[in-house]
Amino acid sequence: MKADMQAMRDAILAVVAAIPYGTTMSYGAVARAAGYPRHARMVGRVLAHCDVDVPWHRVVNAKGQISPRGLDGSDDLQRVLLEAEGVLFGAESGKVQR
DNA sequence: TTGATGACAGACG
DNA sequence: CCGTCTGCCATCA
Repeated sequence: MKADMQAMRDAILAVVAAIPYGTTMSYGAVARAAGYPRHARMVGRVLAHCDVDVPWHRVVNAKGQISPRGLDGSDDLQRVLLEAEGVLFGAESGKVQR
């Protein structure tokens, strides 16, 4: 049933797009807010699909850090974008100050 | 259809 | 506090 998947993807995008400026949210939190407390990984899959209409850089893992996806530059870019929005990172740990 | 994989989370040691 | 294992679930080969 791809229609269900579409609804899930739309819900996730809606939640991520609803994240306030200067705020970060974990995958589990986004998945839960979207109505899928077990689809934390699906959140990453949707964001990894290169959604430019969504502040994907505000989404981090449960550790409060940026998830290394293998593509260098993207993770670094995310940190820069968050810092530009007022999100402070631990210089040593790289964790967001939530 | 089965098996393996993954922008994760939570539990365990 | 940190590293490792397991569980969840959709997507890919």
